[in-house]
Amino acid sequence: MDAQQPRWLTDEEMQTWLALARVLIRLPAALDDQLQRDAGISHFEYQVLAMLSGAPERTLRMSALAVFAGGSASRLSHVAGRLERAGWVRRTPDPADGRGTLATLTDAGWEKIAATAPGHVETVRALVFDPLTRVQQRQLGDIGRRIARTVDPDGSDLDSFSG
Amino acid sequence: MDAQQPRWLTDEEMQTWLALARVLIRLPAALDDQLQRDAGISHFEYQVLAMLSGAPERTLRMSALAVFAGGSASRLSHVAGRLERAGWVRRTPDPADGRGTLATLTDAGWEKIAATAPGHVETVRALVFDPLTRVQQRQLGDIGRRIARTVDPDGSDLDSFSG
DNA sequence: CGCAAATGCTTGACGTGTCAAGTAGTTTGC
DNA sequence: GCAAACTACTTGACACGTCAAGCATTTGCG
Repeated sequence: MDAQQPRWLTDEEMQTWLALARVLIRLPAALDDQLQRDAGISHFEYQVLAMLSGAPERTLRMSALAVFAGGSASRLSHVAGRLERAGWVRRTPDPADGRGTLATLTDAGWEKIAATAPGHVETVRALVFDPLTRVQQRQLGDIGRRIARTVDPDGSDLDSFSG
Repeated sequence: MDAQQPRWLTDEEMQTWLALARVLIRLPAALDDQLQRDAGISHFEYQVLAMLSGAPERTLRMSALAVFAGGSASRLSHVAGRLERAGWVRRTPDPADGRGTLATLTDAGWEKIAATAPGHVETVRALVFDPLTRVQQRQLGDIGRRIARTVDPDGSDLDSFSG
């Protein structure tokens, strides 16, 4: 916090960091824009629907869903309210534990995610994989895993598919 | 948008994308947390102060500052209001063009950024560079530039240093 | 010149996330 | 078998970003 530490960034590191920072800002924004434009939902809402679509009975407890979708319980609660109003999700008390709430994907919700996923995956491919050589794609996998492990050590692999 | 397109993701691509998605969510959050904890400012506010600190006369027009800091004019206007209230920035009409506004870093603002930057750079180093080999750091630079160029084609290199 | 269009910035309403509290149900320990 | 502690979720106030006006100034052009 004070004075010059012995580890500033070299020119090359700075160039790398600037490029990465741009990706960190623009890529999520671009993905959100695509979803908003084509489906009228946020990336987090997409994740919620996607996680439910891949779960047994298309149903998950709110607490589990929050972890898989990568958000807080509060955030999920707000979003679930909207998704329920839209008719894509239904919430019912967990019969096995009265405290819990089960979120279930409705048929309309399933159609929504089925209609939305291909376009979203296509966007991911176009923005992330297409600009890279096959070798770089593999390098990015290793690099991403290393940074992810550092930044979020106990981040259970967030699960299954999604896009 | 409809039906199965011919380009889904392979298993390896999916693993790569999951790792990258985790980085995309967690790394900005971690950097924001560090700044909030150690300096009580957001990453965007940091960028604003950093850009001003590197500008001639520690002064930039609001419109230019918005581009360099990577935000909209409106967002910058709100933030500049807060930074001005904190005593770190001063706004004055541009004498050369009555429409314009010049933002200047005050002495207090300079001290703020000088005290904050080393810790922030250290965090970037710890989270991004330390987990990678030297070779991977160079690979990441190339990969980042390619994706950045794709996702934000006319993104003038956002400028100078920052952390 | 003079007025319409363009530019630069600010403002306010709105949506969404966070944080802190609140409610309901369940487990623990005596 | 009951009270205290804990767990699961919801709610409401607040902060911040966006979007659509709005205002002031400048530029373009007949």
